This record gives sequence, C-alpha cells and structure tokens, in this order.
Amino acid sequence: MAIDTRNRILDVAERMFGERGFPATSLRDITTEAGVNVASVNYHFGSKEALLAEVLERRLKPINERRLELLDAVEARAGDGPPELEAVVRAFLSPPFHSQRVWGEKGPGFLRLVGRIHSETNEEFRATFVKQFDTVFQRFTAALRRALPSLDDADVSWRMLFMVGSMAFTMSWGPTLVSRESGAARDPEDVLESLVLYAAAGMAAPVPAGVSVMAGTGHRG
Amino acid sequence: MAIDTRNRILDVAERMFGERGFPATSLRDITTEAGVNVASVNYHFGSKEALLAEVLERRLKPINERRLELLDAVEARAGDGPPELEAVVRAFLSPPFHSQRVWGEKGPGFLRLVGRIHSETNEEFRATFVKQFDTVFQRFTAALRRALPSLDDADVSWRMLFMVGSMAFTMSWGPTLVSRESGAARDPEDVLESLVLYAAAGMAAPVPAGVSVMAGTGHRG
DNA sequence: GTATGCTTGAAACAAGCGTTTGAGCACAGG
DNA sequence: CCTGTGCTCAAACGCTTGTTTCAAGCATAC
Repeated sequence: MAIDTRNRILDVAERMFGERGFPATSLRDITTEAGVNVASVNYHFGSKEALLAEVLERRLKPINERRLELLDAVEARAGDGPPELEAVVRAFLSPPFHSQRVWGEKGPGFLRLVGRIHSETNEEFRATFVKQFDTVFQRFTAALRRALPSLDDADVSWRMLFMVGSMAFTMSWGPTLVSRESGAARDPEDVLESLVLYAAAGMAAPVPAGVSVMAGTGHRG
Repeated sequence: MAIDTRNRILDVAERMFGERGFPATSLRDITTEAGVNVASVNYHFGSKEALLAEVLERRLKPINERRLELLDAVEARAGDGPPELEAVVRAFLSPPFHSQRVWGEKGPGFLRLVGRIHSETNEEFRATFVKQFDTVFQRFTAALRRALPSLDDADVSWRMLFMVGSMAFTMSWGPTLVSRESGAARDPEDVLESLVLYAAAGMAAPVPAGVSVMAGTGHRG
C-alpha cells in the first residue's frame, strides 16, 4: 500500500530525526527499520530534506492551529479589554505538550527536532520553516503587547524568544534529566504547569529604565 | 608550528560546529579552511569526537569557573542570610554572554553548540559532557533554594532547566531573529539584562498548591 | 486479455566520510 | 655526521552516504 509506506517512513523518520538528529540519521536507518525499500523515500518525498519538511509540517500544523484556536478563545473572553497574561502563555505552550508522542517513554519525540532545525539545515530550508510560525508569532506578539502594556515591541519579542527557549529545551532535555534526578516531577502535565507559571512571571517582569533600546534614549552606564 | 596548528583547528572547528552542527561538519571542511592537513586532526586530537570534546572544554571551563567565582562573591555578600535572587541568576547567565566570540557578527559562536550536544552525540559522550556541569549545577541549585525557600528541590531543578533553555535558545536563535526584526535590541549586554530580569521573575513565580509532586500530596484535576 | 499507471525491489552510482599509512621534513642532542 | 623526535604531507584505506536506474509486481480500466 502506498499510503502505508509513506506513513511508516514518516513515523520512523520522526522518531529517528528526533533521537539522533537530521544529518546523523541515514535513509537506510529509516527504511530498514520501517521495512521498506531505500528508494521509496525518494519516490514518495523527493529527497531526504523534503522528508524532513513533511515530518515537521505534519506535527507543526495542528499544533499551530490549536494555538490560534486557544488564543481566539482567550481574546473572545477578554472582549475589548486586555487578555489575561497567563491564559495567553498557556495557549502558546500547551499544544505541543499535548501533542501525542511528544513526551513518550523513549524520549521527547519530534519536538526535540524543532530546537535543532536552526543548526542542522541550510538557510533556505530554515526560511521556509520559520514561515510556518509567522502567523502564530504575530498573533501572540500582539496579544502579549495588549496584556503587557508597559512593554515595547522589542521587549515582547525577546521575552517570547526566552519562552520558546524554555519550552524547546525542556522538551529536549527534560526526559533525560528527569531520569537522573530521582525526585523530580515526571508528569508532563505538571511540567507544563510549572513552565506556564515560570513564563508568565518572566513575561510580567519589570522593565528597568534605560535598558530598552527601542527609543534609543539611553544606554547602560 | 605544532601548537599553532592545534589552535587553528580548534578555532575553525568551534566556528563550524557552531554554524553547521557536529555531524554536518567534515574534517576536510575544517582542515581546508584552517590551511592544515586532514591527518593533523587525528594526530593532535585522536578523533573527530575528541576534537569536539576539546572545543567544548576550552570555552566551558573558564565559563563555569567564572560562574562559581561570581556565586562565591554573591554568597559572601549575603553572609548567613539568603543570597539575592537576581544576583544568583546573573552570576549564572552573564559568563557565557561575556565569553568572547559568543555573539559575533557571524553568529552565536560556540554556545550554539552546547544546546545541540544532546542530539548530535552519543550517550556516553553526553555523560562526560554533563559532568562538567555537576559542580555548577549543585552550587546554584543550593543557592537558589536558599534564595527561594518556598520552592522544593523539584521546582528549583525544573526552573533551572527553563532558565538554561532560555539562555541556550537565545544564543542560538537570537542573532538570526534580531537581524530579521528591524527594531529589536542588538546589544548583547542589553539582551543579557532582559534575560536576567525574565529569569529572576520566572524563578520567583508562585507555586500553586497541588502541582508540586514531590510530597505526593495531590494531583490536579 | 491486454494495456495503463502506480508502487516496490535489488543493485549500482559517484561522492564524501573518518581514519591510517608511510615517506619526508626540520631540528635537537650526542 | 648520524640519530631520534615531533610534525606535516599526499595518498590511499574501507565504508557509508543520498540518489538513480530499470525490471518486476499488481491493481484497475478498457
């Protein structure tokens, strides 16, 4: 069956790219484990890189759609007033945590891959990848600006970067470190909760006068 | 000159591993750009993986030493009382930002590499790598527990993970995103300041009752 | 029944990989 | 002068990589 072969390749590729990284995973590793022929990758996807793109899109699309759905609900609830900060943060962070297979027994799954895209692919691939986030990024930036009126654009952008970093790194290293520490929380739902609180508090941190460089008013002494 | 060859290899390897990743960088890429022979890598370092280890240690050792120095100063200043949270966070975050070449024109340099170790190397290599952080991790965990008495061990561990994630991700993606956004801050010193405030606020976030799983008291839902 | 179009199979392709080899160089001490 | 040591070099090693080729399989349509 054609669609069967396709999906088997996608599943195995997702797991292996996540575990070993994109360049370190060979097509033969994938096709052997998937029980299909090497040539089928190039037949169904065109190239190894195109396979990676499809692996990413398959998971990222529903995640980003869900993010926008949740944000819609938060903004509808807020009416004309500013949306609730923690709710906005949660709308952004929870979908990847709830995506299946993200936090399985074997490891963090495909989300580990996302944090690595930047370094393991060439620039033109990255450009098409980042495009998938454009809408999400713009919508959440706008919502956060309304929730945090004291911050300017640059502040919000940087803090979003910090938030995404916490998320990606947690997905990547969390399972490894958790197994080393005996007492740490294991339930991903609890980790998500901790992360939401952490990120919301960080987002709401005060802005010291003179540090923001937007206006070009001052420079640290 | 022997030591010259060694250093030239280390410099180029650091940059290329940082830019393209470890598996995606070939020894011939490195040696060609460094103007040395391919065999010299195996002569001076033993293997490609050993070269990576040396690249990392060369930068990480002074950074972690500096972190402990700064933490010593913070704790000395605090005397018997709890250390100041923001000062502890700053002691952890500032050394990599001040390390040379981290934030150069060409990109984030070697720190980008750190965030990738987990995915681009095998498990036994990671084990020796994580060991370099053992002391730092323990010292800062203890200091943060004193600064934040309402948090338990698990909370502190997770929030440290969040903090490290923000840092690593910022080092990795920051320069790329900064160049895309016209208005965002460019000065790494300002970014560090934003990050310190964000992380300190996140660290100090409240702990909701019932989420912490250490005591096993309750479960959400 | 034969033809058509989609999918698989084993095999081969050139290219690149990390590593090893052994000759050759420069310079030290005896 | 010879010898030993530290280093560099071009060349080759065996192996794996992503990709291509082309024959074979197999369903559906005429």
